[in-house]
Amino acid sequence: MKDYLQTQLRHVLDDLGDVPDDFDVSLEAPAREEHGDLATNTALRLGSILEDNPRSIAETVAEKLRERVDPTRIKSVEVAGPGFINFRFAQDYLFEGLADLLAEGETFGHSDGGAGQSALVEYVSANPTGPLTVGHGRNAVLGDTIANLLEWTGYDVTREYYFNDAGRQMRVLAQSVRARYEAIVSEDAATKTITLDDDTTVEVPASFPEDGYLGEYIVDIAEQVYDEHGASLLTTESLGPFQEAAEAAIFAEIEGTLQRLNIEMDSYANEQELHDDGLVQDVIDGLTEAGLTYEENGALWLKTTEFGKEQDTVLVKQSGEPTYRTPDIAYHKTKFERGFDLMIDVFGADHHAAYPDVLNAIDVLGYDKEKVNVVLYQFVTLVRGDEPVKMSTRRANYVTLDDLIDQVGEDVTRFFFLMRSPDTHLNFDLELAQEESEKNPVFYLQYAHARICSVIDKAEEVGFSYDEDADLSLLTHEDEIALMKELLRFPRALQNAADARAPHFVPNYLRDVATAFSQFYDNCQIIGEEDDLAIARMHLALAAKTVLKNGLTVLGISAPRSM
RNA sequence: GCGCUCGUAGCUCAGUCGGACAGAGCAUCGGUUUCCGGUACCGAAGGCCGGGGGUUCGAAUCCUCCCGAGCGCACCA
Repeated sequence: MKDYLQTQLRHVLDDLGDVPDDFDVSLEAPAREEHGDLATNTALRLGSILEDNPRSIAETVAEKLRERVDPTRIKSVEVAGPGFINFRFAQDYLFEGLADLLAEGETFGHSDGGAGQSALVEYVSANPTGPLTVGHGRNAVLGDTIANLLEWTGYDVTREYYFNDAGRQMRVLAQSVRARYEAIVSEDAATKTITLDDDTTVEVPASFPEDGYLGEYIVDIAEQVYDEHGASLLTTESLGPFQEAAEAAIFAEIEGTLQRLNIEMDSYANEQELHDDGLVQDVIDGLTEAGLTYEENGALWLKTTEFGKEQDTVLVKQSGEPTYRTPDIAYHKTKFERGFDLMIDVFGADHHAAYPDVLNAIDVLGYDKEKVNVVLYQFVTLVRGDEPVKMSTRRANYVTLDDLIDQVGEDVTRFFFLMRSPDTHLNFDLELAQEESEKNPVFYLQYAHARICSVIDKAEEVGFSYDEDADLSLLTHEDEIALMKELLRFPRALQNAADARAPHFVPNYLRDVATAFSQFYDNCQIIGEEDDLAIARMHLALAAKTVLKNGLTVLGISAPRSM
């Protein structure tokens, strides 16, 4: 409908003459009911261009539009206020839309803006050094939902998890496991005391690395290693078996956590392969050929000052080991070489200083960095009552994503992370989430869905059934009209959310749907009305159920038949 | 010091391309049930959109300065 009006409007403006060809014809849904179903500010904006009174331009344009427009689609074209042109839909248009919605069923909401294009969404990407934290949860759920949204708008989507398994972090992890293992093998081994950031101290084996991982899970992994190998690893120098055991155990746990949230990756990419395949070296060579590197103090630097940064950045350390940035660039290069049309990275706010380097390097290496889209989200602050909860992967006292899911459930976890803009800091009060989870908006949506299921079941019990020839034109009550309009906005809502990479549009929209349904439900009976009307209303209820179900599906949240 | 994000009702937050009187949930107060799920619905109250200046017919939205919060500014990831 929007497209249709845009086209008609464009034709009228062409006839008018003097309107620049690149003039952007925009239509929007007005905030207020009395301003119609769609409105355009065209005349207002033409006022200064044509040096004429906006109001009289609007009158002229509206007059011409009335002659052009199909009356079975548009009921009225009116000029209002300082020069807005307001459109009102013909009711037949709504009835046709409703019939289409019902016919489409569980695919209603799909659009084809991304058809024929492939997208790679990279998310989670936590290094396997410990269980996923609440912060990772926001990343995971955002990325997964953006991937869903892109699928619904026609993209062929690949979900990918990238991790660094070649650097210092994993080495420290392996050393931590080894130290615990050694303590298991020889029970009277020496210990030492480590002082943490918050001045508390902890007793660890003497060989434990200074910045080692203190979580209990490290001890568990060490015990597994011991069960498998006995004391035989004590004599080997290699950290390999310890790193492998740790990586496997931790990854298994991470995958389990993701599965609980309905998240399944299509592929995993890791840093080690980039080294093995020589791709990291290729990047270093490429950047050097471009004249953007130099050596100093035994390290290789990237001239990030040429991109407007205050200082240059190290690509390869004195030790000969690349910083994480270098394989990151190589990784992004592989994304381009796999031919994706769109690449989305989901990062926490702490990465915002680093990714421009990657994009600039990609640009220098001859790729179109505009195809990479970074979604940055602000941190999750976890509080328990008034007590802030620390989230350090090192320390043992952080709350894991699994803990959170245990406490509030999968649906609430996903919904909570999705209902707010990625740009805002998320205050997650565990106490509140547990005690008052009944008040969480997700229950409002699920309740509306369950209620519809129940109503439809009841209608079927008394003999009504789905009939594609149902006379939908009987739906003329204001709450029926309002609900239909709300439901038909669904594909557009998904498209907007996908385009803006803004999953939170969807929960907001679904709340409006649930409210519109509840109002309809309150004022329009089904059972007890005359058959034709009852059947028409049953179809409208079914349509509302479809939209709620599809919307919740996009969010990765269940739509229960009963609660 | 520099950069990024944010500042909207008592609280948590929406506000899509700059549009018409600034929106929702929670909390507070009041009302609604002979009827399909009351975990619902309706209403009231609550605002200098952090502050100043600017652009515009029109600014919560864009520009600029200031104030405040979070996060960065590593040969850690």
